[in-house]
Amino acid sequence: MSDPITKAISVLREKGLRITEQRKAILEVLSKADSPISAEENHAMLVASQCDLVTVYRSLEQFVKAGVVELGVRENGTKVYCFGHGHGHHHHLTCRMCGDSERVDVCMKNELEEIARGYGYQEVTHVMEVFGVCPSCS
Amino acid sequence: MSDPITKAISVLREKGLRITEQRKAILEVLSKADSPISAEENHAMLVASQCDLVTVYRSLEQFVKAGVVELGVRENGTKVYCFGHGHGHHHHLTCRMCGDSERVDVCMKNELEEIARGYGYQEVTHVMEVFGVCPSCS
DNA sequence: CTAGCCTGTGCAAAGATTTGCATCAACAAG
DNA sequence: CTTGTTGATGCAAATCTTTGCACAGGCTAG
Ligand SMILES: [Mn+2]
Ligand SMILES: [Mn+2]
Ligand SMILES: [Zn+2]
Ligand SMILES: [Zn+2]
Repeated sequence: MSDPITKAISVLREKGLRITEQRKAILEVLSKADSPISAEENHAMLVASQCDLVTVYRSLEQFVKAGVVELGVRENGTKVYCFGHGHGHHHHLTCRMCGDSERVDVCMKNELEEIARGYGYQEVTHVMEVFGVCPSCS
Repeated sequence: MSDPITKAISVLREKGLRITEQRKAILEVLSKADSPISAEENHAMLVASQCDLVTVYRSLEQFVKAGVVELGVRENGTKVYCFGHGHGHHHHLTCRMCGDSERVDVCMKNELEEIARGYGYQEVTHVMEVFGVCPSCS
């Protein structure tokens, strides 16, 4: 029940999204990764599940919209995905050499929404990523 | 002298980069834009200067590395570029409908570097972008 | 369980961005 | 001004990501 996949599936169902073999496989891969991964990387790790790369791109996008998966960005712009692991919205500190990453919980959500409201903006979201070179790669 | 293009050019020279007609044209376009623009958009605004799109991509990347241009990201992952306008590092609040943007000076640079150092990371950088729907587009 | 609706999928094509390589030209030295 | 070095450019191709469309299959109603 607290298994991230099971939880994700029930949320997807609640939101009216369909549960397919492909989506289950994609979530499976995501749950095994220990750092955020890209759509291509996810697809490469799908073993028997032969699922089209396009489907991986589209499914991950859906998962983010449904709030069951968190979206990040690599320094080169590549989008990466990971489970929220119960914490929901968060950020990452990613090594630009090896891709390893640490969770960063500091966030300016409130200040940013305040500023945005000041300019009359609505439906405010934000993306933040921190990059560096990890101890192993130094 | 305080003209952003002139200033950019002298910095590029200092850093050993060459000043070409193409680069001057790209900077020119950048100085006229009132929001951050992508490489493709920059290329589309180059008028007589017939310069290859690849050159725009590569030049903008160089400008960022040299610190004369600031890099941002749109919500869909597209990289966008703008002059620092004398303020250096900063962020943007961008309308996801029309692309208009406001400058955001709030920044967690110090906290983030502190956290990163805590994990033993070096050469720390970060990207942050805020998105919403502007008053005109609501 | 079955039928039907409508989302999700695969394939193909378009679009965006990066990379490789031969040639060109900025600029420093003489 | 002439020359040589080396970074910058353009073209072509590879790579990555999105989009269009017809068909397949999950899910709900009966
Ligand atoms: Mn945040
Ligand atoms: Mn900042
Ligand atoms: Zn590393
Ligand atoms: Zn707008």
